[in-house]
Amino acid sequence: MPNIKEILEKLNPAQREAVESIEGPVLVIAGAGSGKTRTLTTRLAYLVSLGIPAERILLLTFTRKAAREMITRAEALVGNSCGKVQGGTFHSLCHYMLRQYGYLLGFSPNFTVLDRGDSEDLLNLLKNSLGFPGAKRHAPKKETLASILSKIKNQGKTLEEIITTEYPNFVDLIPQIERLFKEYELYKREHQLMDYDDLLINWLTILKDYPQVREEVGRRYNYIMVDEYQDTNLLQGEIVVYMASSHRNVMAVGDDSQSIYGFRGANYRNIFDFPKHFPEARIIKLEQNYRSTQPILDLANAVIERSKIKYTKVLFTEKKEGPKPILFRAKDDHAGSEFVADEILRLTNEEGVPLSQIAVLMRAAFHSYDLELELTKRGIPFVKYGGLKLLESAHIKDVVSILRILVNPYDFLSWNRVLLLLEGVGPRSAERIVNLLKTSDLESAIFNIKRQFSQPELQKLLNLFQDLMGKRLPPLETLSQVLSFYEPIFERAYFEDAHRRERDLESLIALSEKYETLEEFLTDLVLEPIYSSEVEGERKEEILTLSTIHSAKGLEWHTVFVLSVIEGRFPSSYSLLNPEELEEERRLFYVAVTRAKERLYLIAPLTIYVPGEGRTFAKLSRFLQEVPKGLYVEYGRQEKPIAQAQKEEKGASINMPFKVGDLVRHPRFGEGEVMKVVDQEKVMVNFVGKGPTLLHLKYATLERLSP
DNA sequence: CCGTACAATGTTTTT
DNA sequence: CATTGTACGG
Repeated sequence: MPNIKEILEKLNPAQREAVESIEGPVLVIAGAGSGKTRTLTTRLAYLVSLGIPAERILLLTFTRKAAREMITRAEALVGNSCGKVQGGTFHSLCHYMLRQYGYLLGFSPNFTVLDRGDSEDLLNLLKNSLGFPGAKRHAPKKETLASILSKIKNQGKTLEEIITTEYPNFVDLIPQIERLFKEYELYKREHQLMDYDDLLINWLTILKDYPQVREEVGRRYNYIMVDEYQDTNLLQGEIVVYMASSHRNVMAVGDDSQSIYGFRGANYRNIFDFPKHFPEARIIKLEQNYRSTQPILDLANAVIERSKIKYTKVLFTEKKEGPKPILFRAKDDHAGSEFVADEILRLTNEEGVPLSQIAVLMRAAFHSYDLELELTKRGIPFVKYGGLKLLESAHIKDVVSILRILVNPYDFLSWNRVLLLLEGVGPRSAERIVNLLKTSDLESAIFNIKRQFSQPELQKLLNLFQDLMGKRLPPLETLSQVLSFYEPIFERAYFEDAHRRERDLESLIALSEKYETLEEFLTDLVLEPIYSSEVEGERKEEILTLSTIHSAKGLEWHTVFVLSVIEGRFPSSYSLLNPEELEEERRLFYVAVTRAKERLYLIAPLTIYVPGEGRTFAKLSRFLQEVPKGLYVEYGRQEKPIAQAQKEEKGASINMPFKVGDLVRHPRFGEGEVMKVVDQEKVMVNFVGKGPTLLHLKYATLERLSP
């Protein structure tokens, strides 16, 4: 095993300073690819090698996976049992603490955590029972309500502020919304429920109101490290301050130019506030990039330079030269998919790049739909991170609701969902049954329901509960019993695409095997959500990654493809009205670009299909338009693999420069597609709006959009 | 009171 | 396009 001194010597001076500053607060500003993870893992190993018990170290990261990986890497460095280091997300930490201290606020240890969908369902339930008087049409949807509420909690704003600035059309409804939110809070408290925000708020409340808890926690965790600090919000920032208040041994690591979670209340200014809370904080900057080649970094720097906000550092590299980023203007999404698939095969077959070292990144999960079909067609295996999570599909939620009731019988939200699935039970009966459950203890309530309602499926459900409650079987066994009850319901409700959905149920079974208690299984499902392709892809060694940029945070690959680099998709059209959101899109693009080590491809379709408008032309993303052309190489639609075309260069035909399928622009008629090459001088072009038109190239000046 | 058939409706990013 | 609300028949 290497000795810790040797390990330290491999670090650059700034990294080493960060590792060795162990007492007192430290703020590390770490640029993309600057060895941040390496620094954190080395510091972990260093602390343990100094004899600090691993269980006294707390590592807060963005996903539990990231925490686990860092801990494993630290273990590989010093071999000591770093395994006992406490690591996870803010939400999982808060959950863990609340299971112990939640009683101070009246919560039992097995409270249920609501995911976003659950919160929305509950808001909807209350909205309907309160009856939004007056404007039924104009009442906010449950999604809107949930996001307003979350903003209030995470950004410390008032309902009035949010409504007047962001949802002025609901100004008249403020009193009703206020009332609804109060009901929502009350309902959760009465039924042992917490939503994501409550986890943070409730733990923070305990830290604030109970100095003895604060001290206990301070004794328990002597060293705190927080990764991705730019993506923490107000509440999380405060939690850090309180948890470190007794010893002040806290290191925050972040990069203001990579903050991409503003929409969820994250505020990169937390980084600048850190020295306010901890005036004695040492500030260390990591500016040398070890990840990307110079051309990739040049593009990244050019993109972020044009930002309105001045960021704290500029990246530099000593790394070798490499190919320039490639921009591919595809005819449409499908042509883009074919290009990506071709290139992936070329890279793996000819250049020997492992599939696991390639990623396709996108702004929104649906941008890769077409590509996914193409990859499946060609038998290229992939995992996709982002988009719908396992828990978010209806059939999984059904099953999970049954499991939740077993853990927390007061979870009437789940009761309600499950009851509505049953044959012969509608909203009305469900309400009456829930009322019975509310008024007496569980056993007699079930007894009463059985007497008053005769629906066979309901009887079966209650028998199942009586059978399983209190037995505490392993999750796998409980799940298989629940599934055999659920099967007829499943087939009735989802008979159309039962097959696809069945795979998810199998994934759920596979997941459950790893857990010893149902409680753990259920909370992990909410706190550490998993994508269905993750479970399936687990076995395969060599597998391509598809990911939203948000989910690609902190990761790197040899080759990166970025899809849909066009206006409206990236930047997203939702962000165009708000300069701050647009800035976030820019940072997001910066994050995407800086994931690549050697090769970067940017894909931009020339036309896209817009639901109501048909096929329309797409503009190249402003993030590329603003940047000097020399920073990337542009390729058009090619029949040949790119390497070959690179060599041949432009030996284009002189007579007829167009071919069928080319996209062209005419000064008067606008944009269109070449339908037919009539002869050496004439083409038929289908113009947007005008329709098919015959053009003489002698007279008409046609500009080609797809070279 | 339940279930179904149909229309409408709006589709980012995530713990 | 898939979910969510509404209208109506059983």
